[in-house]
Amino acid sequence: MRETPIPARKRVMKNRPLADSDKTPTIKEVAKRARTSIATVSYVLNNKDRYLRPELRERVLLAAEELGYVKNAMASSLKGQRRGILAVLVPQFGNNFFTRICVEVEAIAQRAGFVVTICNSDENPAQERSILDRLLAQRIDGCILSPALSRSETAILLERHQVPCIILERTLDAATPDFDFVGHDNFQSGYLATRKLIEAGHRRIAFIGWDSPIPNIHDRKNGYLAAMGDCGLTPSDGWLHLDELTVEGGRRAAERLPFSEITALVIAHHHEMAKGTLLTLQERGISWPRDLSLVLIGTPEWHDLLRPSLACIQRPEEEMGRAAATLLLKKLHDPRHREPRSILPVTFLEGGSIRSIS
Amino acid sequence: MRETPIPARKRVMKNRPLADSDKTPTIKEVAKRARTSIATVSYVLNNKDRYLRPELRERVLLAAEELGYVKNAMASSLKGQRRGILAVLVPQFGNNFFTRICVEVEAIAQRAGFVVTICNSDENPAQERSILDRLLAQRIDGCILSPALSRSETAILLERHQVPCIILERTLDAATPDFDFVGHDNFQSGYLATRKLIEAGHRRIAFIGWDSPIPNIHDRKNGYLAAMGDCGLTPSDGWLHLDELTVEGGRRAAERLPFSEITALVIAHHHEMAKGTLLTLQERGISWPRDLSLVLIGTPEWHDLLRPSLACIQRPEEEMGRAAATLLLKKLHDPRHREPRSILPVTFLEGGSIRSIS
DNA sequence: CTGAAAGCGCTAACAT
DNA sequence: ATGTTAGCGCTTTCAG
Repeated sequence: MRETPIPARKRVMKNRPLADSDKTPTIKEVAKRARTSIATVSYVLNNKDRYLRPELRERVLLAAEELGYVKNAMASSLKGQRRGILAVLVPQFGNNFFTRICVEVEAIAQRAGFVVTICNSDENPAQERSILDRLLAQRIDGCILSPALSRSETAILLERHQVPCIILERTLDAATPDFDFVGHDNFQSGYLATRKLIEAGHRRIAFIGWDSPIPNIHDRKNGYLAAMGDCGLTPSDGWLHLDELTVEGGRRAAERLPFSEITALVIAHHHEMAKGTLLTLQERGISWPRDLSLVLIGTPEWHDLLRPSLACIQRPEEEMGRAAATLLLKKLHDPRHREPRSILPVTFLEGGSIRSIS
Repeated sequence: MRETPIPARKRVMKNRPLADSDKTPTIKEVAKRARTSIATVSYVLNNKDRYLRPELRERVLLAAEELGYVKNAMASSLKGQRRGILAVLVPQFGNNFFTRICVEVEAIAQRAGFVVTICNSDENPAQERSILDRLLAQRIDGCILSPALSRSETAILLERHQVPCIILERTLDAATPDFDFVGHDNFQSGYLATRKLIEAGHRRIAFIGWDSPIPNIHDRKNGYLAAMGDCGLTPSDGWLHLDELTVEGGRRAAERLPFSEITALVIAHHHEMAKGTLLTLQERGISWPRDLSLVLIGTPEWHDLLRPSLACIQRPEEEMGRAAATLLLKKLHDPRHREPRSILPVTFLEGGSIRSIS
């Protein structure tokens, strides 16, 4: 921890201090103002089922109101209450796919009375680790983790510290004990994309994907290969390219495609990479679906704005977010709660980027 | 608070318990293992400049390491240490504009040793309020707030509870004391967009924008009007439409445009609304820049993927995020620190959507 | 040089 | 029906 130490907030006199005091009031001051004990205040504010004279209850509530009392969550959590914080740790904050998931998680967590800490490991295991230390220090109630690597120390540490944890989208390798998991069907997305092109009469289909360290990402490629195989097709050399998940990576992969041989292309990642590929196609004057039929895995904002629009494989981001959040909440109620790995299906979204050549 | 109470995490025996115990170890256990006092452990772990025998120091470090000790941030913060949590409260989590800002804030906060809680008020003041209560309960160290309404109770409460706070992008009304502020120049974005169209020879320029409750959003419209005025132009009735910030709103506004009269259009919001407008143009066979020249305020992912590409006003999201985060960190060090409102300039991004009719 | 102990604000068992 | 009090895990003053 080489960070600059930051002193605790100083208590400076302000124009409009809180109530009479200059600091945010504690249960003790509420008790004083209500002329009762702190225990009573605690009972009232937590709505415990201890019987109290309604009049007293009222007095406490009023005092709290007047002082602008806000319970100190860390003091309660020291006494074994929940912290009220859930964490989501994702590898690509800027990626729509994860953003959509986070939005849902946040919404559900909010309704359950939590705040959500969203952290970005930026595909960097070291950073993931250092974030984890902070999350553990915060004693978060639970975590949704989409790991940067398949051999994730992070997940193991969460388990070790008994923090309920859901693994999101990316699978850990076999050495890692099995965690609760919510993801989408990568294999099916590759399979379905390819299948739709085959159904439109294509035989010479290329594939551009991410050269990822995460094993189940490669299921998209496997889905592509399987769909080809099921129809007796074999990709030639140079039809399949894996590269970085960046605009540049998408460009490089596109540059390498043998356009004279192929009639169709599966673009397996919608983020920056797909953008690079499409820009390259545009710049080289290769238009879809005339020169090349396309299916994209993922639904970027622009999928239906491009002309012709893109045929896409839609992943259930919202549903994934809800599933992960709901499962996590269940585990908070009962840490032993387990559910089978939930691998959500994808759907095909029609678009104008497939030319039928049957 | 009608949320279901959730019990604190139960302590269940696990396959691989933490060290010898079944719970995450405390400073006390580290002290025991290092055969010293908790005070010494605290001094060592916080690297305070109390002199200790190197051997003792080593022993403590080793014990902590072996036990997998992680400091409990809430216990320390009870003793007046900083909390380690910053909050960002935005009104539209799904909007790229805010996402890009959040990414930067998160990155900077991370480097300073904080975790970031990102909350979405969804343009809903009541929700904003209930989130605020939770953030106050967490005793967050600081907050970056982009309020859902211009008369923001939220900001006032933060001030009242002496939480350092930066207002982001949206201005509060005059009744609210002046807060530290980071935003972009809405007026200039409207002005520049319009100006560029005028320079290309356009005179009959329409404007589509958001019918927002936030005052400074309307500066975009004012910029448009000023640019027109400066060139002796007056928008006719029906050239200016404000509507909801949704795909539907963008469609409705577009439907109302008098296409036979106008030659150019400023689309003042890049989010869903712009998408609605563009979809409507496409569906009605109005192509840019042939039938209509376009300038868009904002740079959605797709601005350079569309053909022709869109001319845009680029807002400095990354810079805004960095500015807000940096300013907030400064205020943590010195709560009295003030800086003049920082209103960052926008830039024009060339695109193929402007036809020169000079 | 190091340790004991007083609290930070809260909850809940244990008095009364 | 309500109040007293013992901690939760930590930091820091004060005493050895």
